[in-house]
Amino acid sequence: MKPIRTRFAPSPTGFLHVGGIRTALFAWLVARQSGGQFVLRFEDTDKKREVEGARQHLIECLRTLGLMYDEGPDIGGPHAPYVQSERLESYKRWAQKLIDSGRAYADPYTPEEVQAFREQAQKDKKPFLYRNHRPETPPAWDGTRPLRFKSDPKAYERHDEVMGDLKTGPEVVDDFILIKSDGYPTYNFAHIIDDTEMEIDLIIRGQEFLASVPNYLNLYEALGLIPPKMATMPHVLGPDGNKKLSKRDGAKDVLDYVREGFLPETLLNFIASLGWNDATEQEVFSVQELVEKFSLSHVQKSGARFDDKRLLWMNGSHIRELELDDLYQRSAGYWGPEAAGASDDYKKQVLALIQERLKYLAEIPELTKFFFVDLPVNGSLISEHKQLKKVDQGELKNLLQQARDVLAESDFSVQDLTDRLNQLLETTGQKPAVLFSLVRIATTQAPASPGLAESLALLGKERSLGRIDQQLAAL
RNA sequence: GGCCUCAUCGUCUAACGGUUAGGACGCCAGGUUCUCAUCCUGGCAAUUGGAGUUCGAUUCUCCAUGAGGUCACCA
Repeated sequence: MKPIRTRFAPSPTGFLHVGGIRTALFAWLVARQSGGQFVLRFEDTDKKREVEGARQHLIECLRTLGLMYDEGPDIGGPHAPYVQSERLESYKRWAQKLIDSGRAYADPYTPEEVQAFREQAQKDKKPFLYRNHRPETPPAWDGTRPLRFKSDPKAYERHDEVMGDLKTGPEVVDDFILIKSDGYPTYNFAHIIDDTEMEIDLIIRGQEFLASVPNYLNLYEALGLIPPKMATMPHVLGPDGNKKLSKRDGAKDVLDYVREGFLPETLLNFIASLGWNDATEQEVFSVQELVEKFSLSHVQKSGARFDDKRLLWMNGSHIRELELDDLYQRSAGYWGPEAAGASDDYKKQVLALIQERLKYLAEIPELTKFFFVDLPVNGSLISEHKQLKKVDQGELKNLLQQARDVLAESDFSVQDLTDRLNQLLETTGQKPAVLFSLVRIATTQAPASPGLAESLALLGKERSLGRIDQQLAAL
């Protein structure tokens, strides 16, 4: 496989959501898989839309997810700078070539005049084409007016790595703006220059650019350049499935998911599987497997909806596959205040017990609280228990007292606890659903907890017996 | 409105033109000596509609319908 250079070129206008990440992920996967490079570039040519802190956020996002780029604004590279606003000289140079060859001209109209053309076209129910108003003798370009591309409309047949073979007629090619009156280039112009100069082999981007590609092809021709390969990603849709995922519709910052304790590898797996699969029945992929197995040719052409439930399941799945030490390291920062004084060793053992029921790290506190503090007796746990509520209080007290006596003899190893509790089952003739539930509730005061013997062993003898006494007193 | 793209269970998806249309999430029902979870078993659930090509269409063609994108001095 030939090394492929790809890029992710966001504009710093806000946080990165799932759709944006997916574009970045696929570009990263292709680069990694082929032994090529992944380039980060900021497209900041619209100063009005720029959002403070967005650059840092984008970088943090990619780093957190492990989508490390080989060249970029903050780390440099052979084609620096990787920020469009710092590459104006380049755009000017290429623009001049177009002017010299008669393929670019100054736009003589005011914005209002252009707007009037546009509205007229709309009224006539026709698409707006600037070139229908192309001036015969445009003024010399002095930098105060927009510079437009003089297009050479023609039909195109092209191949898209995801969408397949595409055809368009000449009617979609128009004289678009290359350089705005503020001196900054448009995306349409700048990205072509940058991708050329940065030797990008494959452009992966969202569907919103699909309709503009014929314009780009026309410009490549005018510049005498060979266009790179292109892959167009379908949009990730919001939960309603009717529009592309956007911040307004509640699309979350990807870092918010990380903060809630979704693992980076889950996020990558999930986002990749939104529109891609390897044609087998495998659902859960490690990052390494994604790198090995990813293929643009298996990317779905239609948009995909974001399903939180599936994400939750997948995260649990990845969590279960983690080594305990690894999981423990990642759990730092998620423990509740009640765990503050606990030793690493103890917390690690707690974690081992809840690993298989953990869906995301932020739920660690509620799942583990009773391992660290004695909770007050909660009578409803018994009164609403479907087995225990049928047994009268005296009998419960009697049973719990017997359990206490038996446990007092135990060394509190898991094995010994299991043996003694089983024995008690026989001597009392009780069902596990009654006896074990009773002891479990007494010692945890929680609606749910890990296995009884394991929990007791970890809590220890003193604490367990103390809690039983507390429950006995309340009965 | 023009142009472009897309269309399989509720959701994510699989199926050289030949399968009882498969898997996963979720949901439901069971099982794994207690709860929750894990794990296992089973169940419900889909080819947008209509023509055509073919011995045979989820698959190829056309039309319709629906959805999305685009027609910016935004990317």
